[in-house]
Amino acid sequence: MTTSFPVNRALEIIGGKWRPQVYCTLQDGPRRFSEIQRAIPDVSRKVLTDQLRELEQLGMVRRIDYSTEKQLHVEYSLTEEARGLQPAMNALCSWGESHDEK
Amino acid sequence: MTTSFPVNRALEIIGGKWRPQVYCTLQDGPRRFSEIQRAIPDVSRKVLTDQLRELEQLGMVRRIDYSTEKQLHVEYSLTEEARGLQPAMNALCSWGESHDEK
DNA sequence: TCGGGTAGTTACTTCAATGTGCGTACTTTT
DNA sequence: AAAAGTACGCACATTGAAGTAACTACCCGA
Repeated sequence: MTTSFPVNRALEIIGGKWRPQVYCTLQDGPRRFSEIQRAIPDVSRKVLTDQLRELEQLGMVRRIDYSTEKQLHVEYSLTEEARGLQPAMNALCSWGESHDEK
Repeated sequence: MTTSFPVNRALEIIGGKWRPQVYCTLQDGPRRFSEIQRAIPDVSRKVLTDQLRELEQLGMVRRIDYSTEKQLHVEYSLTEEARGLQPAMNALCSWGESHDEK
C-alpha cells in the first residue's frame, strides 16, 4: 500500500479488537487455548482461533501441539519477533494507564 | 468493555487505518487540511474530515480556524495529551522499520 | 450416564469503518 | 471568463472484521 509510515506495519499486527489482548496474555508465557479464552472472556472461540491462526501466519505466534491419542493439548506462545514489540506495548500500556479516566 | 487491558485505550485512539498517519503527519507541527491530504494521498476527503473530527472529540487534535472574510484557513495540531503518545509511536515505528520486509 | 473439559470447524449474519460521488461557497490565479 | 484551490457536507454503497449458533470428537470424573 505504499504507506511510507512504518508505524502501520506494527499496527497491522497488533491492531484490531482482540490481538493486543492475545499479545498481552501470551507475554507471560505459553498458554493453552482455553487459558487464553479465560483471560479474554468476551472473545468467542471462532474469533480467537481466527486471530491465533492469523498471528501464526504473521510469524508472531507459535502453535505447538502436545496432544496424545488420549489428550488434546495445544500451547500458544510468542515468537522472538513478537517479543520485539514489548517496548511498544509497554509504552502504549503506560499511556493507557495514565489516561485511566476522563 | 471492561477490558482491563490498558493498551486498548491507546489503540482505540491511534488504531484504525488512517489515524496513525494523521498522528505522524501532525507530529511535525500544525498542518492545514490540504497539507494533511497531500501527506496521506490515499485518504478521501470525507474520511479525513471524519477522522479529524473524531480525534478532536477525543481531545487528541486541536482545530483552529484562522479564516477571514477573504480566506479560508484552518489548522490542525496535536494536543499535549496526544504528544504523550510519542514514545509509543516511536517504539512502533522502530519496530516497523526493523521489520522492513519479509 | 450425565455434565464438564479439551480444541476446534462450519455456515450464516450483522455492523462499523471506509469509500464514492455529488454539491456548496468563496477565493486567487491566469 | 475560466480554472484551480480552500474546506467542507450529504447520501449512499461496499467491505471486512466480528459475532452467533450449531456441530464434531474425544476424554475424565461423579
